[in-house]
Amino acid sequence: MLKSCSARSSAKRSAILDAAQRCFLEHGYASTSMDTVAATAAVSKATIYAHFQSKDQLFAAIIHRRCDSLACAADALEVSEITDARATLTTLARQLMSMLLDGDVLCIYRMVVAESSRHADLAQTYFEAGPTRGKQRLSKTLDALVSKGLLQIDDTWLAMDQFIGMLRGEHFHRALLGLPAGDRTDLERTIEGAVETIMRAYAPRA
Amino acid sequence: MLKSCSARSSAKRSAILDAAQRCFLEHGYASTSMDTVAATAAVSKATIYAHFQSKDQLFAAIIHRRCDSLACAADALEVSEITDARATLTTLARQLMSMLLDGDVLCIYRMVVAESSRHADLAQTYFEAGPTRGKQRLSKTLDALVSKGLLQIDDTWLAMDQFIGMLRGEHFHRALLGLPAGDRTDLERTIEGAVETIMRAYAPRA
DNA sequence: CAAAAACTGAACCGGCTAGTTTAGTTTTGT
DNA sequence: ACAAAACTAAACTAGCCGGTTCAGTTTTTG
Repeated sequence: MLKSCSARSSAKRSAILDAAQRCFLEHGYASTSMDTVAATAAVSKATIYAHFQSKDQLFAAIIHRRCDSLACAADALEVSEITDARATLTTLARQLMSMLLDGDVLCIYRMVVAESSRHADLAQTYFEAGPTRGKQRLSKTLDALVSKGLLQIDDTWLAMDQFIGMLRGEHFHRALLGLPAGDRTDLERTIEGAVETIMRAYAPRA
Repeated sequence: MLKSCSARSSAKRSAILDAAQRCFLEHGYASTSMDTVAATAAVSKATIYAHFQSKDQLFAAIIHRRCDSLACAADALEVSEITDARATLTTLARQLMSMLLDGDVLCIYRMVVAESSRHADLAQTYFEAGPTRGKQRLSKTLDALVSKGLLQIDDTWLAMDQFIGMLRGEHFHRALLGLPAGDRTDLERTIEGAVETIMRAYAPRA
């Protein structure tokens, strides 16, 4: 089997990944030097290159790792009891919103966007681990609502896309660009609005 | 008045802006050197620095210029005859979609996102010239639909945000990350879906 | 035509960066 | 205890880039 070398070795590896992640998220890929990563990780630069072939591969390793946790977060999106469509959608919306507006999630998204032309494969990986997987997970909740007769939706994938799209709206847009965000009231109105619109558009016909 | 110096001077200035824009859009800000810009513009590097104080300011000049044209494009969004809500929304959606998915528009958006932490002011300028101005323009069309009794909307700004959000959805997302886009049928379904959802959610009560 | 303004091309500076090397130290496994 | 594996610190290579300078040329302007 591919043993993970010594305990020390893998500890250093983790330290490097942690440090690099922090540096990249804080200052971006291009603006982070390998010396900075080494210093932050309290590790010699030679050790970094013993673990990772290049800066690019270190970047890739971090994105992949973040994608794993993104996927986990996506899988965790769930509503325990489904008895009321409005309540379920609202819970879903709140979970999604706090996830979308999370600082680190925004940072990684920014980086993937910025580097997408140079790291097309990473963009693909990210997209599948994050948005796609999340949407799949959430679509199931919509399916559950449909099968209980609480909503009437032909294409739950499309509906989910619409729901997420409405939630992102201006808030996400501003956050992504680092502009001053609206207050909590504003955010709440966005959530309520999206829920209300979905409710009306997909209400079961009487 | 602030004369634009000699004709030659302003010609060179334009050449520099054009070349820099092409370089930046193609390879990104960080990956474009001033020597490359000079070579592309067929101009000496000293001339560039005679017109622009730094690479940053050259970048800013380009973004501002693009914002002007973005604003114009936003102002051009319009529906001539408003007699039918569905038709109006569909026209609007098609205009918006082709604008959002335009290659250059995507490129500039990617750059603004990438540089937003280092050029917060530019992000602000961009946001106001593009998304905000466009939304204002489009909200008016919604207002017109409301005043004709074709739709019933309390908050047209919110409704517009929702409409745009639904349109962006997966298509825009994939395009932004440079991933293979869905086909035209897919796109058409997104448009129809968004229109349909708005129609249902904001239909005038009988 | 002559002075002023604008441009050229190439050399140059200072600084930063990815990645390597080396010689020596610490840790690990047996 | 001892050899192999992992790590360190620091120097080093080689290259790129933003920005400046300068001596000389072209263009504009009056």
